[in-house]
Amino acid sequence: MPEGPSLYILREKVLHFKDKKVIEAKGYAPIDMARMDGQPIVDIRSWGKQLLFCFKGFAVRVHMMLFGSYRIDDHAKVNPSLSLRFENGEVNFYVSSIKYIEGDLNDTYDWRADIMADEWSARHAFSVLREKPTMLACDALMDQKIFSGSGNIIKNEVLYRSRIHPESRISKIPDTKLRGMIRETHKYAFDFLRWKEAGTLSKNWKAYEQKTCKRCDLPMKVKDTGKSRRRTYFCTNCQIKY
DNA sequence: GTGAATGTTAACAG
DNA sequence: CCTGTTAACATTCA
Repeated sequence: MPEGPSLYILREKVLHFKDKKVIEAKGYAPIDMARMDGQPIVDIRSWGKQLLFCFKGFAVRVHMMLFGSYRIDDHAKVNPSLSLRFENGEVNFYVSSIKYIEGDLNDTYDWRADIMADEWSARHAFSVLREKPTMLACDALMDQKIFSGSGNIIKNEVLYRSRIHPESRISKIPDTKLRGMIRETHKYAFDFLRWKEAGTLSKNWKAYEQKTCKRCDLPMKVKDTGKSRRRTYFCTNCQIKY
């Protein structure tokens, strides 16, 4: 379900479990749950679409994939893949991929790539993209190593808003245009956050799931584009193919 | 009932 | 070894 901005919201909702000890950890995820019992959460972070409960020397990574969901101080009918209970409440994750990350998180994650992070670096994204000339724009915006936290909605909206055809080759996109796309990704991610909190996210879609172009009124094209083969809505009239 | 959905990875084929 | 395809994960909604 979630793209980066939704994880940003989730992190804030569970942040009051920071510095609390895990009273009980359970769930069907194939990891050693007992390892967390009695351990205090030293920090709660997010990187892209992943939520990270940090313990001393290791972290638990929660990824909700496509069908995942969560409940705080509440539970759903189905079994959780991970359930953490604290003195001040509990959190349950469903249909989520759960993994331990060993050691220093900085060895695993490049925070510059996280579109929601303070460390986000547009300059870094630009230099990485320039090293990938054959990549298509639609694949770049789905690449978690370059735009961590960007998903199919963000991809669609950013391409439309920056007027770039999804199947444009990165090498053919001029510098100013490519910088504009990177800037728009960061900007739209925070618009997404604001609209998601206000419950108006879908109302503000300009491309995703749209039948006609809001600029020229021509029908939007729908195609599973690029290596990622995810659904892309675009206007062949308003989005330039480089 | 069917199909698609804000996603990723392991296993397999060539 | 590298690249591409498929299945799997297990739920909700239209």
